[in-house]
Amino acid sequence: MPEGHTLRRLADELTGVLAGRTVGVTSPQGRFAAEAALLDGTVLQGADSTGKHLFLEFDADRVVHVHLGLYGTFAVGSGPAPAPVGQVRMRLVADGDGRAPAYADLRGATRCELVTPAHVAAVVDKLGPDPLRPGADPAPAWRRISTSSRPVGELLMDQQVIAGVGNVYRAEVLFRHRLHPLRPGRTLRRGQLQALWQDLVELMADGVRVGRIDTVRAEHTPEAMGRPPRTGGRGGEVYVYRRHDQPCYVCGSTIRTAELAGRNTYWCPRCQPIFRSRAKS
DNA sequence: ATGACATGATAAA
DNA sequence: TTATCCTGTCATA
Repeated sequence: MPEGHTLRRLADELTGVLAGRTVGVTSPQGRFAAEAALLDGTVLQGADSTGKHLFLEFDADRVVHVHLGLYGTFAVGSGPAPAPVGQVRMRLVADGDGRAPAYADLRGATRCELVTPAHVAAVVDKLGPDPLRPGADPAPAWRRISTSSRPVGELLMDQQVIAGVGNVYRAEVLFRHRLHPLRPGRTLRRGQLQALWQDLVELMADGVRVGRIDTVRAEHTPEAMGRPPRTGGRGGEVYVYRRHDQPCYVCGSTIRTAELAGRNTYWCPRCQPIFRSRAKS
């Protein structure tokens, strides 16, 4: 479930529970064993994230660069660590230092490697602005989008354009701004881009707080509309993401889906017309 | 039980 | 463009 908000949340959680503590580092699965041995017994200074990248900062300029990919998980728990479940690539344990025992298990990550601060800088440098970073400057994103013929739905998935946006935020933010995913980037007006960015800043910050992606406005919540919640489980309230063949909450049209940038995207054909309205004066 | 699919990205073809 | 990583959830049986 990893878009940018998930990593930001994880970084905060890991910092809160493990920062400043001597941690035991192991790799029950074995694929991170050599690196784990090097880090074992050293102090975790803190964790940080940019886009979908997570960085665990240890003493002596050692950083673990983690990317969860599509189905990686990093489970943080309190109390003594349980017997490993599944393929635990990296396990962090803090115990016996007077504070509450805590552990964290990394599973299924697409990337987990020991790197240098210089490497971190290089990774971050390649990313576009992250709406979750305070003070992030959207200007580079605007430059790239406004000069590109690529579809805006594709540009939003490009981490070099904007970092941290994934398939849910892409579909949802385009719906909220009535933009068809196939609209070429260069057809957007500057004001539209500014509004899109500002919306991402608020939407994703909300995602960090709540721990899930909710994008429907007050008037379209299940309570407001008298409809059942989407899952009942976890999976926030959304307008179009994975709602193909179902009626749009705003206009009732049937939500459509198509592949874009290697992933399925979703949109409402009436709320998000492909052609710019040409109406008026 | 079993299988499809997924909030991602990269390497190979 | 396709395969892969190899977890977790949900639908179907």
